Amino acid sequence: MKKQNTEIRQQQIKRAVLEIIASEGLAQLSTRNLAKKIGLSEGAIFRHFKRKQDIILAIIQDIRTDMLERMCVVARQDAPADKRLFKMMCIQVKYILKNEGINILLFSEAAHYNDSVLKREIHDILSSQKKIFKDVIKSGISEELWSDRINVDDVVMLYMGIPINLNIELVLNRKGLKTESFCKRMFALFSNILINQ
Amino acid sequence: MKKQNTEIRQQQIKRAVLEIIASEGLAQLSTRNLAKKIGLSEGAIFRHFKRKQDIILAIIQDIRTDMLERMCVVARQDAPADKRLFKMMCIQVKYILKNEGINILLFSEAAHYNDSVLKREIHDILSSQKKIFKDVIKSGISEELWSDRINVDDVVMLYMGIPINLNIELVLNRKGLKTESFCKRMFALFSNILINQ
DNA sequence: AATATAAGTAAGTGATTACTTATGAAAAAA
DNA sequence: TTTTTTCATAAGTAATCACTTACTTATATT
Repeated sequence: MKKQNTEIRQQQIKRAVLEIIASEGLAQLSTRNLAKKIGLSEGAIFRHFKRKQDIILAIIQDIRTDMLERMCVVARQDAPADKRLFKMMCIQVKYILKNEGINILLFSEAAHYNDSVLKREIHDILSSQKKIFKDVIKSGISEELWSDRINVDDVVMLYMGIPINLNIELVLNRKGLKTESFCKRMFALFSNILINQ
Repeated sequence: MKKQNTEIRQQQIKRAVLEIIASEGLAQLSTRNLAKKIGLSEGAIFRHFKRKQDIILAIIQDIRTDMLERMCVVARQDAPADKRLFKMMCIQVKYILKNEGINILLFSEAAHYNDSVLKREIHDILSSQKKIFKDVIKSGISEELWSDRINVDDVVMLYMGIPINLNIELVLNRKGLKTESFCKRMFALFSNILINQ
């Protein structure tokens, strides 16, 4: 195998991890299987990541930059809150569908190993999402788009069920999910709640 | 170890499994650790369950009888739909809190081993829950308690996020959950949705 | 009391796990 | 060109996994 520097190898390893999880399941994510997938020796993996868990943590960091930060950018845009909320929902739903429930699988990994570091990371991501949505909803209330009688915390909790539900149904091999209309339907439903509270 | 018949041992084994999952995590659920917890030899486990997976499947069956069937009984009671809905939510939330997110942990097990039988079982339980709620909401619409403009499927999906969220937050060691008021708050929020759609 | 059966154990099985060590070779720096 | 550093590998490591085997013992039935 031709030599490559650590950065390139780290990218390859992370990509291979996601492929294995999506196609074979978490239990098949052994360092042996991982090395085989890339075409490297098993030992080489440990040159680029000190521990197997560090690969998972690096992937979680990628979720932060690929999904959370993009949602954050939209949340700060100069546009009406309802437009921003819709865009944020789209980013999240598209990311989940593109990555086939990868974040809930990472949750499963955290639950499986009862790993407090991993649990904390997942918890932080969920909290960040909540905070972003909370701010946009508050902003929509000041813009007088939505009722000022709504309990923002309750509504955000209700909202969070949508992506989590989607993740779980993807993992459980749900058929017949109309991906195209999903975002619009959920946004319409959620708008009603925000207006009519 | 004194001899006991299979029924008693099966109960002991199932209880020990739940204790290990709750206190040590799924990864510590080895047949060795399980036997040690009960005070039996490892081989004795396999006299009472053919495979380790069969223990998990038996526990899922218990979830059905302990939670789903009780919800079903309430759903069929002769009472206004809103009263029934509230009682069902309470049964579910109490069960989740009492069993510390056990069903989402079983979901994690299914996801981890990519086990189609287990996945199917979890999916069936979620589907059954949805069906029960759907019927009660429809009943509430005929009783003219709630708006007939609501899309029942969407609302049920939104509802399902509540228990799933609760499960996940329990696994991720959320602090400061006001368990007492949780049910009432969520029911109030959900009632508004059903009335104002 | 003799016998059959169910429930128990100790000590394995091979497979797999994450990770290490010793060694060598390619690439980069001197 | 020589030296140094980085990356790769083959071949380990001890630990753990679900599960089995061979055998023993308690209990229920005849």
